[in-house]
Amino acid sequence: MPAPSKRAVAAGETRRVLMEATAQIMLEEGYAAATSRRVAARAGVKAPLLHYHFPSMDDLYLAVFRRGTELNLERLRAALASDQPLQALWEQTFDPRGTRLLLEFMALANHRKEIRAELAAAGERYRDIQVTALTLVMRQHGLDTAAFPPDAMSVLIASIGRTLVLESTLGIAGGHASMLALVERYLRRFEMPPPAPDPRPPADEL
Amino acid sequence: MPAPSKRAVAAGETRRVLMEATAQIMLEEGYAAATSRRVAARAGVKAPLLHYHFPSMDDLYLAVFRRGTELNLERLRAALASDQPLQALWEQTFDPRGTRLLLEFMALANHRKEIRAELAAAGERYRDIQVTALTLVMRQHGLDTAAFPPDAMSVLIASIGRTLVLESTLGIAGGHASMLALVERYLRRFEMPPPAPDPRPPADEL
DNA sequence: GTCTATAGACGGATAGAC
DNA sequence: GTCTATCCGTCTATAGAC
Repeated sequence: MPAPSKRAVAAGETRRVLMEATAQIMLEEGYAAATSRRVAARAGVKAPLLHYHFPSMDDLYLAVFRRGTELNLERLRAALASDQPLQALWEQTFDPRGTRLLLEFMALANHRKEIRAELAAAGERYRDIQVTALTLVMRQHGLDTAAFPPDAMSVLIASIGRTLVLESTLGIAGGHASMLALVERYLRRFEMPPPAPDPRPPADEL
Repeated sequence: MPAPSKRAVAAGETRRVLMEATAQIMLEEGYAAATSRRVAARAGVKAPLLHYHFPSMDDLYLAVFRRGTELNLERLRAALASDQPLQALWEQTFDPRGTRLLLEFMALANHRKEIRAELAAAGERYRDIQVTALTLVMRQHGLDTAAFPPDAMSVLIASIGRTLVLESTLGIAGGHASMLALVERYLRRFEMPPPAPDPRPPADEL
């Protein structure tokens, strides 16, 4: 394999920086603020260069989403292969960055069919993997997978994680402590945890 | 009380039409599409008239949100006062229109502090009312409110409802049928018969 | 690959007539 | 209350030099 040329390296680097800037702006100010000019400025380049790498803004958004999906799938597989799959799965689901980005992409998907299709495909793949792993874990613990189907449990975990993250971003806290305690009770019941790492980041002041 | 003048009637009517158009466009194409020109066109008026009634676009967005919140709170109170409070609560939570609008407002709140504060306040009020009602219902059915705190149950119901609606909007369906069946099983269990005096060891299995 | 310059569309908002 | 006309800003995207 020939070493990539300097140009190719620079191209890859610029692309990466542009994608990172986009995600960051989306998180801080919403997708509507991730304009070509502002993304370029944050990435330290001029706007036309952005269009050189990503002909349209949709191309950029899609690239950002795909990259994020890849990383998340890798993390998911690692989590499910760990010795505390449920705990690891929960921590990933409860991750603020991913959830908030997802919110932005869902809003974007509202008027961009291509992005919606991408979101749907990623969501289904994600769920499939979780269901496979959950089925295994639940059987190992002798849980009734007929009464509590693993696919429903996957929906449930995702639901709770997203809600807690999104609401606390807004500043809603009612019921969160109780809900979290309940989740942790079940995690502990199904999996004895190591020294509890604190999964809760401060989560305010966007 | 004096009859409102024709002007006042017309003013109220125009405001209403503008707010409806805004909500409709938000639902169909996302908040970014709800621009002054497009909202005015859909409402059948010219753009400057919009600014007469709502000096800034934020004023309009806030008015739309407040109106929606009022209607939802009325619906919630009616639901909780019905003879099937859990069922009614679930149906409202599972309502697509409200949930999708909420998504748009959450995205909007990402870069508008005023809207975020409004969302947070409405969310907390909403939850408080639910918790009060849930506490009552659960006690009537002899459920263990220490093991399953009503405020956590409120978070849980909202979480599941929102996820099912948002995911199916995107076209994600995996696990939804199972999740829905599970929810309905619990609704039926808690709301079928009136309080039975014999104490049974219920539902410690999730 | 990266830049300057600029075209062309659309946005929020105001002035002022009716 | 509602309109026409208009200012001025920002946006996406392209042309063409380096």
